[in-house]
Amino acid sequence: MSHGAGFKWDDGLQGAARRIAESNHTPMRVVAGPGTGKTFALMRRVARLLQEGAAPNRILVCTFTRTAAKDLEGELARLGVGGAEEVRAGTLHSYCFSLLGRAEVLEATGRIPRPLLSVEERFLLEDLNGNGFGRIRAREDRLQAFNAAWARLQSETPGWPHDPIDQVFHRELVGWLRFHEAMLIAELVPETLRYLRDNPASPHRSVFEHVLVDEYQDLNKAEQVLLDLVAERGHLIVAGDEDQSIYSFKFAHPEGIASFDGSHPGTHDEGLDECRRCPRGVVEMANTLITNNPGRTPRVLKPLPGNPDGEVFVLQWRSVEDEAQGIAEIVRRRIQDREVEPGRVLVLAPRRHLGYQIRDALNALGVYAHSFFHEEALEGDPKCLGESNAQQAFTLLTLLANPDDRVALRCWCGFGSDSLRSGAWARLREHCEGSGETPRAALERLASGDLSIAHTGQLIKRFRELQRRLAELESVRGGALVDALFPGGQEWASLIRTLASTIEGDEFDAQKLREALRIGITQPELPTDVDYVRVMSLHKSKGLTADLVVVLGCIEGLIPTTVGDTSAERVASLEEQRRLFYVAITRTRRVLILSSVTQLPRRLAHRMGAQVGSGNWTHAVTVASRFLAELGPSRPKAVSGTTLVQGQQA
DNA sequence: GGGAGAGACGTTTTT
DNA sequence: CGTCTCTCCC
Repeated sequence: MSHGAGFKWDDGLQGAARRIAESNHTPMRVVAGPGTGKTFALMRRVARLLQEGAAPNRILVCTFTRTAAKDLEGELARLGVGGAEEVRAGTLHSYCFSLLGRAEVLEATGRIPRPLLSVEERFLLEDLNGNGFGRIRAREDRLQAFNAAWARLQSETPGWPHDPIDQVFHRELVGWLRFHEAMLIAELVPETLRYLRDNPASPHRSVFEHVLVDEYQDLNKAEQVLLDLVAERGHLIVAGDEDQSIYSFKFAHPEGIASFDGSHPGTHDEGLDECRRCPRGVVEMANTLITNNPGRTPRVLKPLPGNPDGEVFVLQWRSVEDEAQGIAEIVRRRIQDREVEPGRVLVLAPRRHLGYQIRDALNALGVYAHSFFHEEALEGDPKCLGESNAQQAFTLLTLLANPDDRVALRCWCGFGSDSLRSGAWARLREHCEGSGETPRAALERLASGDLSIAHTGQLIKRFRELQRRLAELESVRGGALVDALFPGGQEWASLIRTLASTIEGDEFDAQKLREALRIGITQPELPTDVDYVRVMSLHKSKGLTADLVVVLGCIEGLIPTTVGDTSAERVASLEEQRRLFYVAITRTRRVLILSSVTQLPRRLAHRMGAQVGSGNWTHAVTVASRFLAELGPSRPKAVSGTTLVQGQQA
């Protein structure tokens, strides 16, 4: 798909897209609705810069999610313009990660950008006991509050944190992270920001001449301020859409795009409002839906005049099973009749239970479907030795790759104990901090009897086992290493084995295996070019396009799910859910199916958080999602899915 | 370090 | 209603 040699950046480009690509105004803001070609316009701008001779490595193109980043990379490659492959493109976090890993930065910050896996975070929280920090749940909340404060830059106000217990917690938290030579993901951006601020002469502050930011509404305050700093001596262009802001749980600051002109004097504005992707009917419904969000900047998405009306169905089923069977049958027929390709079908589910049902129903009908929920390859309880097999094997692999990895050492020593041996580990840590010895060296001396610390018997036992297993695996490589750590035929190992099977070559070492697995586990791929039906959450669909989109579970409590302790929080949560639904329905090019069930087993309804009305003892009647009504008069009437399938219309 | 019983809580999403 | 978490006890 790359352009021929004669390609020029403005070929076939007109209107706002052309102005976005050709303008050199800075700062610049592009407000663009779903499917309006904003990534396309940004990439044409990169093409222009390159064709005008800009240094590719001084152009930064970044976004928040990896799906979007991958999309950007793909578009860049398709430009076929010289130098495109040298343009710096990726997520903001990957930029921070590489900056913080540079030798001179490591030296200045004293922090090592070794991120904690969620399993490892459990050990951190277990170690932060006492001092009135509360139970594990309370400590999780406390940690989350720190994440929020970092994201919102509240951490920069003098005297922060205010609460005396939080002050101690913060000190203990940072102390733990420093000792274990690790970092929380939430620290990546604030640490980078702090480094750049503290080092005004650093070359990294003036490295970029052009900074292009996509999905700006998904960034939090700290990320937005970091970008200002990175672009301080260059051109900054941000693109986004406040109506597609769906990441408040990670403290996204969607007001940032609406108030960008206020915080960035002299902002030049451009807008893209013609939805090239969606059918006209869907555009109309999306517009009506989103006007229910008060306080948004009023804007109307325009349909592309040549686009079809589209097919929209609102279907109701009597049970989750009926829904799964029925939707699977509809999808199967459409595929069989060659109306749609499997890879162009997206099924979006607000709860994974619903997603799994439909995935299984599709597979049972011979339609290959794959689900993409946040699946933990490292599931299990670290307190039960038998349940934490995958975690332990991965920890062992980490130590094989780097025997000095302090977090992995900490975890290895704690597995299988109710307290994760936090008391014993604290004694060891105290010794290390007093003597300057590394935990590994101290454990080696403890194991050989050279050193003795009270109440560390279990720790030493675990460490001896580690030494034995590391010795066994020392020279094992490739497939044999995978087999030794993650044996075939074991259920707990199967997901990891699948990941390992994608590694190229067969002589890879522990480092390579660990890195591939780490990425596979923490950053699962969301493929765009596939030949099977994809089943996923509404969030994950952002940035994707399909010919047939099914949204399951359109009932109150699921869509929308409202949370919050105060009424203001619940209102904000409802508005975000509306944006999430807006994102979901604007994924389609042709067909949209909105599906719901009229009753649920009480237990399931309760587990999923569905709002229930009357019913009988075992089954409760559900309430149709308010968003269905908010789609306005052009929305077709709800019909019985079963009748539709039997009448073979859909 | 493991087991019994009481009490809390329930979802989704990212780096 | 079932699962997780915490406390208490041995």
